[in-house]
Amino acid sequence: MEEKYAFAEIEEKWRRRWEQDGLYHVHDFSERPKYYCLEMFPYPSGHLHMGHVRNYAIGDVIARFKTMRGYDVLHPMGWDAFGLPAENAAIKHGVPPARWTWDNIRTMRGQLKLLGVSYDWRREFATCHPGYYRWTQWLFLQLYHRGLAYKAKAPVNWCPSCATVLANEQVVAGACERCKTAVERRELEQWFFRITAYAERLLRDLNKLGGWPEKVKVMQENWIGRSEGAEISFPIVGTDEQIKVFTTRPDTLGGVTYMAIAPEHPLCGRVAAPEYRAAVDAFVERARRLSELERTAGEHEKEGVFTGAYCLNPLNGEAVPIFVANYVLMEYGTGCVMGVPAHDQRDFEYARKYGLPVRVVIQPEGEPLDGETMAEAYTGPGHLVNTGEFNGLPNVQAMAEITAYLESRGAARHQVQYRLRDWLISRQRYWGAPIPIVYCADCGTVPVPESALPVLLPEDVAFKPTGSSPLLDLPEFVNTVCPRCGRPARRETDTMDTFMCSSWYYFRFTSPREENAPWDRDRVDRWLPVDQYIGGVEHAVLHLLYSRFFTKFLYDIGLVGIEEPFTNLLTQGMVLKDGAKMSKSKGNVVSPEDILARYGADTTRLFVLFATPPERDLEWSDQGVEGCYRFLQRVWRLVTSVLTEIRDVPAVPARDLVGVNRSMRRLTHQTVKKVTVDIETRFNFNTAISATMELVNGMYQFRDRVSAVDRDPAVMREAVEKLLLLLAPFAPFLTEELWARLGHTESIHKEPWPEYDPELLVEDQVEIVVQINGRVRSRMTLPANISAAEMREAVLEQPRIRELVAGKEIQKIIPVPGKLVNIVIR
RNA sequence: GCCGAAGUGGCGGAACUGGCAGACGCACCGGACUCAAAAUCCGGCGGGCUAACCACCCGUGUGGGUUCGACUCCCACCUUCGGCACCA
Repeated sequence: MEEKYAFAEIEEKWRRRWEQDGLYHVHDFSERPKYYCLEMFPYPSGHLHMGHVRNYAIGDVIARFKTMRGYDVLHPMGWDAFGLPAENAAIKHGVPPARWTWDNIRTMRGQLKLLGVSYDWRREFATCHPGYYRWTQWLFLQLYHRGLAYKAKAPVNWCPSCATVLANEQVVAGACERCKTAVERRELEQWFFRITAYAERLLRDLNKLGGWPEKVKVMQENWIGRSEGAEISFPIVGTDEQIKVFTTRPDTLGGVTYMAIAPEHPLCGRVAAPEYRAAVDAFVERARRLSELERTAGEHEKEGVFTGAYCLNPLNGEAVPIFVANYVLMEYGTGCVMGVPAHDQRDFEYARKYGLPVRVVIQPEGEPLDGETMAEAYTGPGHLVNTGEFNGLPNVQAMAEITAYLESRGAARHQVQYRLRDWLISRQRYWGAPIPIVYCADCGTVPVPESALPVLLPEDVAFKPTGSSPLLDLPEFVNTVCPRCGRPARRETDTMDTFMCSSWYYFRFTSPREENAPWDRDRVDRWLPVDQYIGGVEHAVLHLLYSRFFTKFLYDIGLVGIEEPFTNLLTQGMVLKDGAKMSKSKGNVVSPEDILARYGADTTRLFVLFATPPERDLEWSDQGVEGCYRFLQRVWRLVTSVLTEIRDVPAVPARDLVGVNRSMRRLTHQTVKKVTVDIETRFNFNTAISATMELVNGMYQFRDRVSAVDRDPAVMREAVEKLLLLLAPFAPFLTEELWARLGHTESIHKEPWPEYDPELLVEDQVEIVVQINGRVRSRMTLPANISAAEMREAVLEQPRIRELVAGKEIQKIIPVPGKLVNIVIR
């Protein structure tokens, strides 16, 4: 009686065994080359979803493959454990966030173990543990001491639903990235990290990231948004003040016909002439009341009012009317723009609406532009006109010359402007790492000394449904003494953005229990940078940008020796069901628990890897899972059925085999090559798996269609062993079980990756295609090593071809050795 | 609007550097086994034409081009998805 593939018992057995033996423990120092394989660690939301399964299955194949390839592979897992859902659960169900979080971690850890991912669990940590966040706070202090963490009053993004502020990166199309609520603009005093100080390096070093997808680099490039131009000063008539503008087009300065300032600009209040004051105030009031969403979503009708004031164009001395206009953003540049209607589409629209002059200063080749009649702004190249001594210059040259001219008179300077803003890291929430700062009536803002870290987050707290942080009402937390003067002082009650916690976790995995420093330098030097990082593309400008910033900062202060944390990045696609992202609200969620219970880990892993290449979206298919399950059963039946036949033979067939034994060997070795290349060079696990399926199909034929006398058991043994080794990274449990049944006493996961013999790959006969005028007309089998000339001859002798060519003039014959011959006739 | 990616059977997807389009899997159809079913095994499976799985024709989003030969390269366009969105 055939024994069934009992995945549940097999998987449980090996899970225990591996854990007992510490099979996946990796040591920090050895002679072998290192490989750091990291998947983005999850937020412990409660249960693993299919996106996690896919992410971790991909990482595990890479880690296991590299291990078999002879590397020491660091493959750790942990928990991004601070965050809002824990707090919401506390408010809703009365469960303390810490308990909720730790419970979730326990569940999800169990699920990851079920999946059979080869983590070194000794290195696990959670960012909400004081042993970790102590160092998060410590890193905050390092930034603070170097002037890169600062508190400032600024207009910030406020999410009313989450009851906290958000960083720019966390606002998507005017709405909260987490909960999709429209964010509001508020003027608050908040903590920032000066990521803008690294803008240039973050941009420049994108070039070093050859192993990153172009898509992600472009997103970061756009996010940083570098533009080069000039800052130009326009003196305001009748005052000592100046209006500064940033422009990328100093060449169009002569075409300025008005000046526009943002409604939030402090100048609005000062500059307006008395008789215009009321109108200006009313306009400013109205513009400010618009929500961020209304102001930014979609193109808006451009509106503005005249202030009654004028400034002087530093190039030609003309008086230019000053407007307040709703399309000018306070946050970018200086909050003021010079209006050049002829050469900027926005200015053009505004000028037409308010009847302002349109003066052409850049004249393209061909038909001349006319400010009176043009239908849209001209933004292309040309020669200068209406610009005095600069007339006739090509505009690109004029940019530099006009800037230089003004610079010499103190009216301008060359300027590089970024779209990137500083990273707002304060959160008005409880479940995060407290910001280690104390406010003293006498000493002001005082950092907590490093020796006093961690500033512990109190866990015995009461939650209010308002969402306001319970820390505010906790005198024993808030009230403290000033570290500097010892007098009573008040603690900062805001906590840090959780993206801060995840900006350095990949260093911590190298030495997770280190108590005297955030990490052990030797270990960081040994393991970093991460060789392969795997996760969702949604972090393109969040986590991935922040982590790059952190790494550069840490490099600058000498704590790490690398400037970029992630050498290669793989952004995996989403898991879809019925064409849409799985979500509770759509009711199209497939739970990993169910699938694991029904089919086991090996099948689950195999399916998410086989369905599509990693970077593409994956459409869930129950039937596809079924198919993978069938395949593994097929492997099981095949191997168990030949076990007695091959048990006592070595897997080293003779070299001079012929016929079926030779073909079987060829297929085996071809498969080894294909799988190796598919994994190694492009992570195409789907085609790697399909190659093993073909091998299995071939092995079935070898078993069933070749009589036992003609079959060399060593050939079968070799095929079985190589098959199991090739499948080991994908289906670690099944292959381990069958490996043991073959009589091996060491784990298959300690075996080296199989080799192939190039000599065995060569076919002696190949089928070639015969084309006439590029269309397939015939096929024939020829010796593989035949020369081009011989091929020509052989083809022309073929009766069918002779027939087709008869009476035609042969113009040309193109032989492609080993593939085809194309005959061109007329 | 700008930037980026992708369009291949009924479906997921293959096709290395320009050389047999549709590997592998799913679904479906037929057969074997079975009292029957499931499972398993074997075979078929882009469309048209046809008595014919002889041959021929069409076929990788659309239209053009380069080439002996194009899913692959070039030009133009269409569609879908993702990112940014008054950034001066």
